[in-house]
Amino acid sequence: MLKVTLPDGSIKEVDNGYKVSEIAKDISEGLFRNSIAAIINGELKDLDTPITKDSTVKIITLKDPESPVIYRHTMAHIMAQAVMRIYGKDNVKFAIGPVIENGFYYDFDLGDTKLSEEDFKNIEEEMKKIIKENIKIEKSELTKEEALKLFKDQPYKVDLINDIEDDHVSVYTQGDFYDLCRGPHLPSTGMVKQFKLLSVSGAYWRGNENNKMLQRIYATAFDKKDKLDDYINMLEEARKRDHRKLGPQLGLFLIDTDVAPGMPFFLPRGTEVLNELKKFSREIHKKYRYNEVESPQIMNVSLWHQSGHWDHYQENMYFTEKEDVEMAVKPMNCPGHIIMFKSNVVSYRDLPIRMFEFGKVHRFERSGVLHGLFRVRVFTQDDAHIFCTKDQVETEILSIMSLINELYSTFGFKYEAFLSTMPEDHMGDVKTWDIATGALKRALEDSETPYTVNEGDGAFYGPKIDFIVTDSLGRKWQCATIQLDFQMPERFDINYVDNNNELLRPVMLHRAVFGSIERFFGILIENFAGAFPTWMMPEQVSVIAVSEKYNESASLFAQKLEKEGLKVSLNITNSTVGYKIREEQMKKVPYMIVFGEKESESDIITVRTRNGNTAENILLKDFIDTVKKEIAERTIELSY
RNA sequence: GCCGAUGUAGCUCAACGGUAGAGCGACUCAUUCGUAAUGAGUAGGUUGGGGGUUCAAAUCCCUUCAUCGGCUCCA
Repeated sequence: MLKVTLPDGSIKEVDNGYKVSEIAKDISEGLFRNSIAAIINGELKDLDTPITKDSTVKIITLKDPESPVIYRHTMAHIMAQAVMRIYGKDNVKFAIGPVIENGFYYDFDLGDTKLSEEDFKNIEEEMKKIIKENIKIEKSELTKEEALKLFKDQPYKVDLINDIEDDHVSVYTQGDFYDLCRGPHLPSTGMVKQFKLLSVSGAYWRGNENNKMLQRIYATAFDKKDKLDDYINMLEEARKRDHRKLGPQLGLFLIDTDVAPGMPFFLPRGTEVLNELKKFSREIHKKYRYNEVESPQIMNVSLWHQSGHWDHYQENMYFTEKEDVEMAVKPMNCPGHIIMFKSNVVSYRDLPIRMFEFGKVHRFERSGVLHGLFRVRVFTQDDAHIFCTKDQVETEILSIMSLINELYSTFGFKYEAFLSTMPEDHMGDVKTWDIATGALKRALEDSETPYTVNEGDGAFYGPKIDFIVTDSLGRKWQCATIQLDFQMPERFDINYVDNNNELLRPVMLHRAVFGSIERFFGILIENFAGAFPTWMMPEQVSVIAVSEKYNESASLFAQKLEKEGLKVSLNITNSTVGYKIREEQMKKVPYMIVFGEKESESDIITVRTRNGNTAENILLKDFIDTVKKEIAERTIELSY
């Protein structure tokens, strides 16, 4: 008899070979009906897995958090089966069909047949049929030899089987379809019904561009209709907030793809927002004792030879030449900062030196990857390089993390940290890496920042911490980064004089907080759907004249607000009050004041917010003070 | 770069081999309005660029530029 420990701690004795599904049935008929898989000794397994040793077992139902991985995987098979039925078994070569965040995909090689979204209806219909047929899904174990024979007409599967180290592989069969798969899967095809095909695209076999391009269908599935609806609504909401649409619509920026692909034009309103972001950033960097600098936009290629960019980054650089001198447009700011560091003898008393620059960098990106403000060919980094002694590293990192926290919390962003350690291909000795990585780790721990370690994911020149922010739709963005660099100080042979009059190599820290200001701006547009906190808005208060009779007094009123330092938009167009409110509302101006007879006679106003609230009988002075405070404190929510 | 889709007025879209249309926006006029759209009129286009097929091309073909979804998630 074998001992099976259940989640409630109870122990059940079963015979060798007793199936998990039978255990479920023993517990209750209801559990059995709802069960889809099990976690056996920490591993996700099928329901018909036999128990062969003492084990801990947890039965998984659709309610468990582990269930989407399972039913989406099964749904991927159902989709593959539908594609097979429609296009004919001999015309489809199956590649892989994994579960991904929020859904799954399957890659097919359909020869000359091109899939398009118009084919979705067909495939979805066939999938519904397969679900309705409620076909039993069965697992079988094969030797690799048997599997190779079974999949002899499926070259991608053969490729996969050859790569598997185990002697045995598993195959899941559902009616006329079988697939090489690790599992686990639902017991039958009818258990989960809510799915939707999302998009079709090309994808290289094994992600390698030298391999054949396959056709990939992205899709998702949920156990309940309302969950699927929620997800589709979220996609819809994200689509509505798309900064590429909102940006031009709100007059923030435009991208003229004929004139300069990947290089945004910032319109007056957008520039106003960028300037507020920069102003905020300057304030905070001043507080943390950084010194702002500016380095040239183009510099001699010899500098880039020395920095290593010529050898490692040339593909992404722009070049220009005059009087036989070849220059490169800077893709990074570090070499420029080093030139400034080297311009003087540096004493240990001068360290740490914190050089900060809104560095505008150009990087060539392949045309296929450009994406609004998120992936561009020119952008501004809030870049800084810190030159310090080894002993100062930890303190400096703590200070950077505190700065990051202060900046992100102003936008209401939550974030997580990732520590990347030494990669196989690295420079510098292991000991230096250990010290540096240790310093990063201690800083994370001392500041009680939760973090995940990405083993071997560091840059070849040093370990790093990346910060990922989560926006209001739950999407994640990598923004801030702190990198230790062992290479640049060597390459440029930079030194400082220590208290024994010896020349020592400083440590160089490379860090950015927004990352790219423009990209961060894009994230903010989507996060706030264009309705930024008041301090960032290009217009903070709209003054709307009730009719042309009040145009003049309304304009004087607006000037009064402007003198208080508020950004005011004056709307005295010849249209109804309702229409003018709508215009201001569409611009997402936080506060609107309708100016008419009442307002011209007293200092009592009615404040309307873009959220649709109206606050009546507000003393003008109180309104001004309140909004000024809201702006000064960079409050996220509106005051009324 | 590669695969697929797309490109028509400032914006959203229609016309799918036979004289390019609508709504919004812009402009003009009337209206003088109290918290999300007053009414009427006017202007606006070598249908992304180039080439071809045809009596005739926004529509079909070729080419080029750009945009969108992807090309990292490993049976």
